[in-house]
Amino acid sequence: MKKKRITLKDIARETGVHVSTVSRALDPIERKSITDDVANRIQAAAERLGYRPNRIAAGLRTNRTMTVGVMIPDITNLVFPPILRGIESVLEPLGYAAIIVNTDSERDREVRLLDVLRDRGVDGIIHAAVLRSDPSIARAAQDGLPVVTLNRKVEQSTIPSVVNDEDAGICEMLRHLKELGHTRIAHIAGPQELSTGQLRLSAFRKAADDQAIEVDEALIRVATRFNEEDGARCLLELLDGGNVFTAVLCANDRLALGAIEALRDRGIDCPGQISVSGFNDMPLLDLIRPKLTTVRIQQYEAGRTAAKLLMRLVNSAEDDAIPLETVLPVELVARESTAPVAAGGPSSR
Amino acid sequence: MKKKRITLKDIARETGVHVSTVSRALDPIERKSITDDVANRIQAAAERLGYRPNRIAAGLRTNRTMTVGVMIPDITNLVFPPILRGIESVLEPLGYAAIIVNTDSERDREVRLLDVLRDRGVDGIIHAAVLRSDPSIARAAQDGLPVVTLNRKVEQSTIPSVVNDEDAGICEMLRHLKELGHTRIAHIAGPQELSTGQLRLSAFRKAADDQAIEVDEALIRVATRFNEEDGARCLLELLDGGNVFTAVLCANDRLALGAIEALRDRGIDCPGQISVSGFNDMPLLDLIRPKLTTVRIQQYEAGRTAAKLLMRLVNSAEDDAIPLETVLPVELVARESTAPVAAGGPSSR
DNA sequence: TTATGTCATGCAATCGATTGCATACACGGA
DNA sequence: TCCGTGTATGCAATCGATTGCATGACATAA
Repeated sequence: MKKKRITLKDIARETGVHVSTVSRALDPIERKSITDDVANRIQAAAERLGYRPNRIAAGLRTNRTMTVGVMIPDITNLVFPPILRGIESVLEPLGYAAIIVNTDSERDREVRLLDVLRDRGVDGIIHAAVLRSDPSIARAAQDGLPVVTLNRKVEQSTIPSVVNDEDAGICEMLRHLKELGHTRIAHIAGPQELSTGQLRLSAFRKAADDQAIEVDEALIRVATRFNEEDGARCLLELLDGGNVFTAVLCANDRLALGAIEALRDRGIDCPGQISVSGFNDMPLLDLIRPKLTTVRIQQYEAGRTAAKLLMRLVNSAEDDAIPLETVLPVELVARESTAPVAAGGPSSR
Repeated sequence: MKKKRITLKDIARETGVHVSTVSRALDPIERKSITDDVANRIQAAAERLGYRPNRIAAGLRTNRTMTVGVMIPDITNLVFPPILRGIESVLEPLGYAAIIVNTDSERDREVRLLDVLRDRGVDGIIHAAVLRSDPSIARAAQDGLPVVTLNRKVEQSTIPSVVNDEDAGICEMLRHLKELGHTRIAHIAGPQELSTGQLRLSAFRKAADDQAIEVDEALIRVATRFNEEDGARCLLELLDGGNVFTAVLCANDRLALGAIEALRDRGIDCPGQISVSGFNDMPLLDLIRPKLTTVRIQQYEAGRTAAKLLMRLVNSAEDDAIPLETVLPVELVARESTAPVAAGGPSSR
């Protein structure tokens, strides 16, 4: 039942030429070194027989698989699907396919999955997992495997990276809150072992400093995970700590959504009494009330950019200067969850 | 700079044996045919040199790539990431990796991407794209490529499929609404060129019939896409058509969310005046008010089941009887968007 | 001691495409 | 007619691992 695969040899037999001639006739670049007549006959035979090149065999010889690896923490995290579509939008037209693996941000999984990719001979890797410092990926890059990182830099390496301008996003959000009259601004930070968590917290500190906003350490809570539960927990801790604040800048949307839920449970109005802001502008956000003020990150574009960079690395001439860092702009999206500070000004609760 | 890859030949030279001996020593099954002493020396050398098998070369010889293809319509659709994690949870421990492609439900893309997968010599395909009837995937299966479909069956084929019990879900939801006193129940159906859209509409008709609920064709609107805009549009058409109804059973959650938004815009209370139900139980649903009553589908489990089936196909003994259809149970999740019909009973608007 | 059997290991073909080099043929000029 | 040049095509090695078969060593039994 199993239909036999058509190979170059079959076409060679059919057209009475040598396999190498067939190989050349079917290669758009080499084709010109073959008589048109012969090349056409070969082409016709290939189509008639339904020839499909065996990339495995070609890959063994050429050391190119036309496949790249993509490492992300978790595909169920809403930010990643658009990134993947962005990557695919670049790779697919060029004939590349992607093997996607989820690291769950675990070091040993990451190491193991990196081997999974290397064993399959991927031509390059886009690494969007957010563990800080990572010797294995750096080693892979040193071994000559093209690597691009997304949303995080590997310290002291020459691995090109694509990052969103998170600093600017935090800064703009802080300015937005300040302009609404807020002065007592809390921050629910993300996990500090993730680079986004760490980055946004330090950006918050720096932006506050720049804008002469006092940073009360009591108003900073660090979440252990980027989810609603932890956002709610942190907000309740802020409230129960007897702190005075009129706005909460959260390190991502899910923390913000959890915070808003916690406020609702306590009967505190958002944005009437307390403003809340998020980060990422994840999908479906405009279905949730109040609509969340957040910072939009160009996920799709980031994926595209990373993929284009990788393609340049993979096919690079020696003299092609690859930018080491590409920063993509972000955009503040003011919706309903932030509002001018209430008339009476901040009061203790 | 580029470090040379370690091959069997390197280990053979190092240990003074033939490559075939090395190959056998490193194969857990063949290992027993080798003297322990030699096998250990080889093992040690392999580890010392950091040997990693070249799956490309092995694949050429054995025609196994330890890679499978996964075809889905669109990874940014929330139902698919959990399915992929389910698939991965089965494949990864067995040493398989997945190449994921998005078809966007377009026939020519689907055909092209199928070739992308076949060219890379995938050992099998999990097909979760929902176009009805599809000659190319059937042909692939006939050529001997193991294929499993998810959430849709290819007509008149022997391709094993995994489906969720959508009929039962629709039926239960209808019973739920009936028990709340609703008799005039509208249906916002999904696109009829997608199998889920079609399936759920016919399930609705059948369930209504079984439960002696009158089906008013004027109360059935067919959306052209599974999104909020179309849900809203369909609901407004229902309202503006001067129809009388107290509940809307929607073919998926996004249509339902759009419908609820449209109701809100019109100042109609949900569930006070009109109940709305969804389908799928997508993530983040409990953040949206009113919390949507819906049917929970086991996405992760469906992915696992499909992957397990595929693994059986790939490694099947001839006499292994593969179930042609696996139906997974669904679960009604009653939340806040459905309520008893208002006291006065249905009234025209 | 020889025959027989067993088991470990080596040999070489194979998978399918690519590619540097060799060869053969055509054509033009002297 | 002969040589030179160019170009179309063939030849064969190669990529790295797998595997059927051959071989050789050693042991046991006759």
